[in-house]
Amino acid sequence: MDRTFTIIDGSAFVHRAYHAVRGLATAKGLPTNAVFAYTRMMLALLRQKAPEFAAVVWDAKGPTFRHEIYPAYKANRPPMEEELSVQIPYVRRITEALRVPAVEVPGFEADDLAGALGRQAREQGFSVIYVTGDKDFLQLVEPGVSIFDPMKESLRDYEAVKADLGIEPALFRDVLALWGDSSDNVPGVPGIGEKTALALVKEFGSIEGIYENIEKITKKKQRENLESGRAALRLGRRLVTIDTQAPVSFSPEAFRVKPPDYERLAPIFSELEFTKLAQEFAVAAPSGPAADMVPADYRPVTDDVALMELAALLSASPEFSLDTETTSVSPMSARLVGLSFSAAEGRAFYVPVGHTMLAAPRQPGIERVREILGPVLANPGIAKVGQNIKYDLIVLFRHGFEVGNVAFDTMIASYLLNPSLRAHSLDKIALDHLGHRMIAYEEVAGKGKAAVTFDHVPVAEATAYSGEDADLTLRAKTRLSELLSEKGLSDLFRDVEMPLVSVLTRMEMRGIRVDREHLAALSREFTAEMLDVERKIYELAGGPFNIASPRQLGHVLFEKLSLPTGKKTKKKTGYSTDVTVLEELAPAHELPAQILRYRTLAKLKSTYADALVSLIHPETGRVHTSFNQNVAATGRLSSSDPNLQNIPIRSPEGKRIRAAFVPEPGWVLFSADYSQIELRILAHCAKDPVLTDSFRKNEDVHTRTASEIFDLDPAFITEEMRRQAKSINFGLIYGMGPFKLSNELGISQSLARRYMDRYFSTYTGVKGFVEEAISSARATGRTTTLAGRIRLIPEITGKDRVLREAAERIAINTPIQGTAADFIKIAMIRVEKALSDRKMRTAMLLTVHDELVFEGPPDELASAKDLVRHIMENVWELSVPLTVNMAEGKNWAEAH
DNA sequence: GACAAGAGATACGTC
DNA sequence: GACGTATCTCTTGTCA
Repeated sequence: MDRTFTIIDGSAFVHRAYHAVRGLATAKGLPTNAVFAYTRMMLALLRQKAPEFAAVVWDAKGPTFRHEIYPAYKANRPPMEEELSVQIPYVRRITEALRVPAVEVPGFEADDLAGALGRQAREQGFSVIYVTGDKDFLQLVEPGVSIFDPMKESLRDYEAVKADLGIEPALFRDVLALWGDSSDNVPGVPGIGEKTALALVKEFGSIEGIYENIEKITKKKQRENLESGRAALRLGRRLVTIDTQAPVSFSPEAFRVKPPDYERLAPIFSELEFTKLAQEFAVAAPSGPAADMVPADYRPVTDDVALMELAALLSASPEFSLDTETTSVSPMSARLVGLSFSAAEGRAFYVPVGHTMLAAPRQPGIERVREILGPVLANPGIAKVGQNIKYDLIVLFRHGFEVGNVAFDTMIASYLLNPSLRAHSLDKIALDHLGHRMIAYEEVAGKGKAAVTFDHVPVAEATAYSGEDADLTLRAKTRLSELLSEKGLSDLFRDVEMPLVSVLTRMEMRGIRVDREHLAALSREFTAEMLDVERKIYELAGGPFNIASPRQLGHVLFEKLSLPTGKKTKKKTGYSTDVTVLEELAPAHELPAQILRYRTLAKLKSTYADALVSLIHPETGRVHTSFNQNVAATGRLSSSDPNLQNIPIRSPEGKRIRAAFVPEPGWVLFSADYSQIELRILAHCAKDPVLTDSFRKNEDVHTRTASEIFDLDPAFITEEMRRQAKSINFGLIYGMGPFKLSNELGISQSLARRYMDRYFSTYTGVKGFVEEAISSARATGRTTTLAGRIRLIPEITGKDRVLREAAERIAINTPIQGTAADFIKIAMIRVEKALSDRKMRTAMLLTVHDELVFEGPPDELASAKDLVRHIMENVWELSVPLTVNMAEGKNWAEAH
């Protein structure tokens, strides 16, 4: 195995840091700039590169051999400033506490010690990395020796340095000698700087080569200077040459890096007021076995034998948890870095496959992992447990693994138990259900600019982190499984949510094709009109301003133009400029209408046209949304990156966005949507005679509602009346009160209340349903859907009136919306199975709450549509029929 | 002391 | 009622 020795040029780094970073000091005035920068660099280095063998080299006080041969050496360098010298003891203490071996030898500079150690390490078969920003070190680079600049974070090996310099790195000492170094008082040749020195060495091979060919130097002055500087140059080269024979000796064991000494570091950091570091090291220190009963045993699996042992162990288990580590949060572009498994509490295995460290760790090749573990993963007899396992399934599939029997997702279990929670992360589950605080991802990979992708995390840390994930996932499964059955959620979990995971996995991987050119053309068109509208706006406003800034817009409308102010914004920070306000202002001034037009265009361009193009996957040429199964409190799915559930449809321009979604060439896109699914569910649950009758007769439900509340024959119902009735119907589903309804319809609150009263006097079943929904929620603290999904609403018995009334609306809305979600989920599972059983090529692409979108070859169209319709309409036995509308076309706009 | 990242506010697209 | 995303703007954190 290739071993690497890392040599850190401590002295140079501290000096550079001291001059680069200014102004840090403790409250007492102790300067800390250099020690802080040094500490950060060391921590970053230890975290990111995790060197197994390392040394920090330091300059010693006092003269060196260079002073002996050249008394003027470093003569014009001022003594170390006190501000820096007071920091040196801390630097040393921190280095000791980090337990990185330090080397210092009187009479020798850090460079020489580094060079001598590096030479010996090479001789013992090590690779060497010099961590330094000092260009002098370039002369030491050879095959197997690299330079890492911690400030630039650039690692250059022999080939890279040679390519950069254009000469053998070893010859760089000649360049340095020619160039000279004013800070060290190394003479050099007058008139020759970096460029010329390099060019000369490149041309003649060395200083000797230059003198052998001195007649070829055409520039007279340059030749004179070279000739007169010959003696100085010989001296200069001795000064700049790193002495690889310095008296130090390298042995691997003496330079093995040990884990940091937290107990020593924390107080030093506190003293220096490195608050964050002090905290970090206080909590990072091993805290003893108190928190967890089972001591954890997490092991890396780095060779074939261990891999086969793992396969045997997993094969003999009825279930195991798995987790993947990758380079990205997006499963369609993530590269697999490692896999972890746990089949027993407290025990986990980590299989590294894609770590790309400085010192490449030992890893079994991914092909071997596929061969040995692949069959275990695919084995349908073994239940697989995961946290957000859809992610792992996609990554694994893309890396050639199939996973059979996906039985338990802890994230989804947590969601079903309480769908209102914002987070269902493993960290939170472990904390809430097992009282275990997990290693944060940031602790292993860093954050912000210092963050690295997981492939740069050392295998040891990755094992601890990933092993914990697998272990805790399995432990959480045990607990969550009990809770699911206690709450009566096991059936929904096993029969709906878990089968849905695989369905969504397939849909996400397939993606949907979008017409890039079409979107680009739309974007250009929108831009052109925006420029035009923008010009008009500035004219009307009497000068330019940022139209996208509500604040600046408010200033223009209400102060500059003194238009009548409408409502305030929610946080009362200014006057609102939203659609309703601007629409109201439209008759008074031309500007508001132009603003609205501008906003429409800006929204379509940035949120849809441009964003969609940017999300086209480079390899598949399709857009792969994420369907989130653990977000919406009602049980609905949501979609993100991009959100394909809010693609415009209402406006003509919006439809043109929708038209960019197209099927495979030669195929057809078709969509199936439930007609009035929520009102039908309401009719069923409320056992409302009028509503039920309406649906059984297949009437236009909104016209019927209008006819009921306005007490008119349906023949006399106008478009406007129907629109109002529709708002009431929807308002009801959304649990809208008279206030919201009056806003929606633009009528007074009292009129809105009258409408609602009329509604309830006709739809008595609905009235009873609303009352019952609220009272049973009050009694149980939750609402329930037909498939048994629950949502906790403890606020319904709370004191806060606003919260309580909100909870009442939830109690009305969620059983309806949630039941609709149950239905579409069940339909999706059945449709997917039916298509696959029949080996059809037609594929489900999207789900938009009450709609499913498919693409398929034309010859399958008729049978696919029949199949989908039959499944959707028969998904649940209701007292009213469920009906599905279908449409097809060459894009999503047509398929509607 | 400049720049970047994060957070809150506002607005708006869908069902 | 349920979502997700873009932009602005202010605050906080980070880096040289």
